[in-house]
Amino acid sequence: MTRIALSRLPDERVLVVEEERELELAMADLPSYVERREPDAPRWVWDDTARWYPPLLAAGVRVARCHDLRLAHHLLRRAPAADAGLLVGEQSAHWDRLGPSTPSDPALFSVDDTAEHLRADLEDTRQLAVVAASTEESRLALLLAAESAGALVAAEMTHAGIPWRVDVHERLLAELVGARPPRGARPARLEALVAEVRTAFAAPTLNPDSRAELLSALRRAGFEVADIRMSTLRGLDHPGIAPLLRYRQAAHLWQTNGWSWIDQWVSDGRFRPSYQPAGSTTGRWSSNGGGALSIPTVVRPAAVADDGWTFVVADVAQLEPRVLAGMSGDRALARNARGADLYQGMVEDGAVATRGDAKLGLLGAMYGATSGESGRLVAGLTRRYPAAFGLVEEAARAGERAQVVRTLLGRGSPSLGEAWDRDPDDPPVDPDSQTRLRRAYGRFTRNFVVQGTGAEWALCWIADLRNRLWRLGDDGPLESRPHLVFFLHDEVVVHTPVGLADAVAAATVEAAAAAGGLLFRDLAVDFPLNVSVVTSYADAGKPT
DNA sequence: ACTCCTAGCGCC
DNA sequence: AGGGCGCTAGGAGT
Repeated sequence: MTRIALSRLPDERVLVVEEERELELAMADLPSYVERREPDAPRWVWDDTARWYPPLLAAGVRVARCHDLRLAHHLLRRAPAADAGLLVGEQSAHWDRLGPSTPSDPALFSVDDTAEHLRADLEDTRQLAVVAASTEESRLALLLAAESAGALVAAEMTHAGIPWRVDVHERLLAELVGARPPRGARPARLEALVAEVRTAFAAPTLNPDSRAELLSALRRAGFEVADIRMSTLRGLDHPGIAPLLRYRQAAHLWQTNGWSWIDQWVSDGRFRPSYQPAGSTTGRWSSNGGGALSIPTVVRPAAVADDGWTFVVADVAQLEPRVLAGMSGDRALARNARGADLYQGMVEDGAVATRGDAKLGLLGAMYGATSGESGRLVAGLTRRYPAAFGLVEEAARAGERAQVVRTLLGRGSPSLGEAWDRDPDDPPVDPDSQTRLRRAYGRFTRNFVVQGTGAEWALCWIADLRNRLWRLGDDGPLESRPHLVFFLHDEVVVHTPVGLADAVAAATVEAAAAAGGLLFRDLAVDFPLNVSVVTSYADAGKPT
């Protein structure tokens, strides 16, 4: 396979290295060069997809595959199956320190000038050697390819944006918090609620956003509460509580997804958040701009497909339990996972009495519940599903021994020290908190193996889906074809011309099957999807 | 003025 | 007394 490494040179020039051949280009000529080479489907090797790909997309150039050196470097340094020593070499210290670039500041790594001009070909050679020398060559290679494909998806989604109707969003805001106020003022409906709360608590200047003021107002009213969480307040019998709860809910919406959010993140009818692939240590994505991964359900009606287009929304039913079945090779759980509802499958198999018990027990096992109903169910289910429950139990034990764990494809967990990044100068912790720390790390490693492998499945899914969508479209730039506009751990949204919706829906299902086959070759586990074809994201059906 | 942290809530 | 994130305001500290 052809690999073409791109490095930035001073003066807006690019160094192109392909096997032994070197070539220099002006940055401005890069899109046409890439477009010309793309029919050979080379793997473009670059330091950071978020830096190289957006200008190509802006020029109408889409690439089939890449290798993101920054993501791969980070991954290989922690992968238990890789010898990170082989990464050491010229400029390698810079690669260690690379942080993610951001759309607002794509050219700056805030390291130094050398980091601006790292030699991609040198690092690529080292990374290839690490993978080739590892004990898990094929799994690591798959993981790196999936990670890089995810980075392409992220850049493409930011480029395309989520179709967003500002008029719909503003209508919702008007209903929920009142008309748009002048800068610095509260919307009318919120102000009215504040007045109600102040009257009820006989506190004319009470700031309901202040925890301290609220606590003392509650104390004066005779309520000794430890916190002001809505769940705590809900139980209090006082006329000020209802308006306070309404205020808190509406104010939160106004502050996080109100007009200033629209002003900052929505333009030309598109919400363009910034995604950070592998932004979380488990390999899940994060989003450091726009809060894309927590779009509140109440504003989702504003996500509306263009005229003549529609959304295909697909989410995986019970991703993590299915992943656990696959990676542990638990035949009983895999058998129960064969239908559309894994929890129901457990009920029908006689493992638990109700679907609710199945869910509570399984989630408890993956999160490390120790007490209560959930803890009790875990004990019973362990006998029924020894391989699956044994796997998470073993991961927890490893964590409690301060050992790192790994996902199916080989992503390593951060060490206890990294995960809790304690300052080495801190005084040594007493034995009790030492134990608590180990237990907490054990719960983290327990969840890491499942959440991380789930993230790997999801990466394989969107990588495969991305390619299927591309083949469905007619000639034209990315945004004139069916394309991904949103990805959220176990869910995707595709924006597509109406006429292709059925084909897109089929593609999401085929891609899910392909992902399952890639990860769990020997043990077939079903990954059924809930697929909806909807005009608005809010209308997508999402049972559990 | 600025940074950093926490509480609380949103998403999975 | 169950894991992972981001965002906001308040509050403490510099």
